[in-house]
Amino acid sequence: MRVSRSQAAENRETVINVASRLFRERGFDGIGLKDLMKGAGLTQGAFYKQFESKDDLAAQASRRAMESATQRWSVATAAKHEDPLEAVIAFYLSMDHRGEKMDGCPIVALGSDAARQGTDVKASFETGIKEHLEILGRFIAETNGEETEGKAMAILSTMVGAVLLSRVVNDLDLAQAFLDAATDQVREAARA
Amino acid sequence: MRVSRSQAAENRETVINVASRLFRERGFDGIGLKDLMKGAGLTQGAFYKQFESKDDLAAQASRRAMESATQRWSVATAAKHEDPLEAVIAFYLSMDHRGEKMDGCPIVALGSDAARQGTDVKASFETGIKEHLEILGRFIAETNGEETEGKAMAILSTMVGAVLLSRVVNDLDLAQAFLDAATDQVREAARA
DNA sequence: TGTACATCAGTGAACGCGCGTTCACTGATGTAC
DNA sequence: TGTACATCAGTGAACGCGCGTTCACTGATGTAC
Repeated sequence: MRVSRSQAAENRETVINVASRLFRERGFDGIGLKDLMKGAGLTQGAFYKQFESKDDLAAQASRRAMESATQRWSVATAAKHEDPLEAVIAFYLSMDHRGEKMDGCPIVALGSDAARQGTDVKASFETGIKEHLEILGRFIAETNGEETEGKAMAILSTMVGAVLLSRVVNDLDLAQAFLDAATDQVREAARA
Repeated sequence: MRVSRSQAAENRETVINVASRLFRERGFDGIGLKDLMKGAGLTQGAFYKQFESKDDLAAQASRRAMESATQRWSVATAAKHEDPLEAVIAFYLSMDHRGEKMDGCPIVALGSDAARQGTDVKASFETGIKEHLEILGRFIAETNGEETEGKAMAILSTMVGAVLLSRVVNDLDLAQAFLDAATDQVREAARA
């Protein structure tokens, strides 16, 4: 049956939010539209009233995931830490974040998958990555005062790589060691 | 029809080699057993005479992929460069490697997928990662002389993250910038 | 404000398809004598 | 060395299943008067 325009818009947002989490947890190919829609309290038939295709949803969900990641970084700024970079390090390079596949960084959770997707998904990631770099750049400027562009890219690379590596190994000590080594390197790079 | 023991062993190796490349190109879920076996010149029915399951092959293929990556790093040592770390940087942090999904680093190509796989696949990655760290440690020791363990982890994180980020964006200039920024950071970290 | 009708978000069944896995069969290989 | 037979890698069809996508239908919403 028909549903009010605002309810339909709300449903659409719910589907995108659910997808942004389930894609991160299981990969773009790891979850079907039926379960995705069920997660939003709807049935699969409604899907094509809201989205062009699964690829379309993948692009929307990737954007949403990156937006929520950006917000998390921004929130870290407002937190008690006087040094915002330390606040980002504290959550991003933690074993908690390693375990948070559903709500954690989409670049780590979906990066390898995204590299195989089309232009739209990559565009969603690209926009989010640029925002991450801007935020990081501001943090570094506070610590350092100069040459933030390349530093921000290097630091983001180190953080993303460390969490990815920490998730790919069984050995929890090795996982922790990657996070610790990245923490040291990021601090040093931001200072230099 | 039956085939000689050595021929069967050879076929098995071919399947693992083909899988190590096709999984990297398309993801564990992106290629079916039929196409995988066809790539090795066999039919799907033969699969279960050689492997327990697709997951079993995923673990074998991950090991093979990591082994071939390790070998590539070792070969870089033997090359003309007097500084082996520079040789690794020259191929790993290049736009060529960014485009080489099938033959490139399995951590970048399959890391996000591997994080969702079982213990066996992760064990394959873990072994390969430890070998990478040993090789890197030796290279850093030649440049530096000390404190190689954490540095090797930080440098591997930076390199893996940079190539992953470079593959996830459409903008080739941004992709290049990630590789360049990582190159600078890795050089600096190895020297320090 | 009230009535008549068009719109369309959501339902649930159906579509063809490819998936991972199983199986009866084939016939060359490997073994026993 | 030669013969008889058991083994088993590979074939190709079949299994049930879930996938992405389509569609006829429903009935509340939104619009026109």
